[in-house]
Amino acid sequence: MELSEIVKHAFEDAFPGEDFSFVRVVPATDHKFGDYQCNDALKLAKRLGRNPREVGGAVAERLVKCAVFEKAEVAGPGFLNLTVASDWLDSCLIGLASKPSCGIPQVGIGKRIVIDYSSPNAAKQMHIGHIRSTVIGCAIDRIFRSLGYEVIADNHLGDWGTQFGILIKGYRECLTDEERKNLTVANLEKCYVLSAAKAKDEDGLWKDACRVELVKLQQGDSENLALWRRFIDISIGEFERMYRRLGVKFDTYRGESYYNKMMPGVVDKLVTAGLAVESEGALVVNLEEEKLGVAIVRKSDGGYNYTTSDLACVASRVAEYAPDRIIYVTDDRQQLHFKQFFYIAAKMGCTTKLVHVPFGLMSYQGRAISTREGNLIRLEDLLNEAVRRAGEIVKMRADMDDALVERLAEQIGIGAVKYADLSHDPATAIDFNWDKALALEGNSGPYLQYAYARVRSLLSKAGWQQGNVTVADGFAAALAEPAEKSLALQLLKFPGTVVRSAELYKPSILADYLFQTAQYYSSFYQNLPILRSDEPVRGARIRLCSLFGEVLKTGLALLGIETPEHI
RNA sequence: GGGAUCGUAGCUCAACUGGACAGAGCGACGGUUUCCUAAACCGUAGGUUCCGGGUUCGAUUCCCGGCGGUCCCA
Repeated sequence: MELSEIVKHAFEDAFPGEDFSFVRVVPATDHKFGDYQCNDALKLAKRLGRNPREVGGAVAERLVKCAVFEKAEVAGPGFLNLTVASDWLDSCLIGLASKPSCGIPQVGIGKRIVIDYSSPNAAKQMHIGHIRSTVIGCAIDRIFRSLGYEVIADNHLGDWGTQFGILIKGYRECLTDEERKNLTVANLEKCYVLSAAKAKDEDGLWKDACRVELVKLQQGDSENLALWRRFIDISIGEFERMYRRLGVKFDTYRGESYYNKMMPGVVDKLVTAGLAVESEGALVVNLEEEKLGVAIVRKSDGGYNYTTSDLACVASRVAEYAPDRIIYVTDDRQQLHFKQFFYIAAKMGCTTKLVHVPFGLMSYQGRAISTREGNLIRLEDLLNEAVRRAGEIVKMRADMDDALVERLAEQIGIGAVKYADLSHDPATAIDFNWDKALALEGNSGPYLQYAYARVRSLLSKAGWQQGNVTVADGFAAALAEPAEKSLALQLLKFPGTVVRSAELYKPSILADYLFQTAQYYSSFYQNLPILRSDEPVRGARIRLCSLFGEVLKTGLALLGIETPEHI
């Protein structure tokens, strides 16, 4: 039985007739207080108008009689400090070790989630500003899958709009034959910049020509459509190269263009429902009463806005997948937009839970990242530099053949970049900094990978292989020292941490937990003998190491960070 | 002008949704390798949690009012 349940029963026994759904047991904030604590006697005392220490005392009295607790006492104003019996702890650890995926509860079985993330603009190279949506989205994706949810990862590419008129015109007139033949995203970007610059010319001829190309494309002109298709394919090809390096995989690439033909229908429905009204030639949904301003659904020139396209997108996803939830991972500038469109979607009868996970925009040198600011760092350059730096250190440490060095450097460098982002709460804005993004020491990806490699090395020296020693032999002999007991208690928190991380859409909670866990392990490893200790302590400590390794590997996999067996 | 969001050690960030003495990393200072991988470990220094009120046994957390940064809308 869960600890919270046991304590809840004690409350019920001591104070019959009250509601105790609020009672919960949490890990002790400090090990000197015991293993776990419960602060809810204070809440109950307030409700009953009684002395909190007396209330706590009545509960503690019942808890000490229970075999689970070695100690249960009231401290301070009325905290319940709980120390669990080592038998009980041992059985929890055995339970954790014998469950698949380190005991992550399968709460999502039978539920489906669509998650929309990364979503770069086609015909542009990915840059460091794309890391956050991609990496945070990927982690949330993996976390929900681990909980048993069926997840559809969709990349909502920016693949439609005025830029394609500029691109098509530029493609025809700003590129050499050679460039047209070996078309790359870099070339597309270049031709866009040249063409856009010409469109700003005063006579406006170029600009008009771009518009003509755009209209032809929108009307389905086969030549322009084929060009557009080619631009998109080349873009996706290049994005996928990045995604492969980052360990990101999408189930679908449905860009804005996919929903294009559904827009008029959406607008019709909004008008029929009486939500959208004419205003200065445009069609708008007035949300002033909800303090959400005004959402334009069709501009005065007849073009559609994101609100319309996102409404079409929701309708399409609901019809196709009937998901329980749709999660959008975008930067926090779009918060108003999401509030508007969620509100309208609900008004239109959408009952699917829509969630926006906003993250702080990444800046560089204190300014927003953009071509105009001239502070754009290509994602590929960042990854290459990360791998280069990791490679230098790998080479210094050991004699390995080049292929192995290269592979390790890739795993470590990319791990560093991903962890640097994931270890922050998504809500915080990040100002990009080479040294921080590529940190290899302290609270960093490589610290965790290193801890994993060390535990694997130790286990292999111990002759440990999966399944050759039964976990039923237990951990009881490895709970006496504070350093090992702390690690054991920390490992038991893993399933709950994954759940909380998912509930709050914050991979940072998991990242933080894994770092703390690795710190407990490093301290344990450094200060207590493992292989050199005597049985039965030796076996129990080895089992504890193995459990740590499994938790770390599982957790890092949820963050999309690889765990090399040897560094 | 309206709204969102953030403000915590020199720097970068945590703090399990209101709990005990606010914790980590980096940086600084000092210590630990004939010993299971030193990308590590151990220790020291560093705080009026932006300011002022309020709610309560208890506030970094919740409420109100300022100040400052960033962003969105008009």
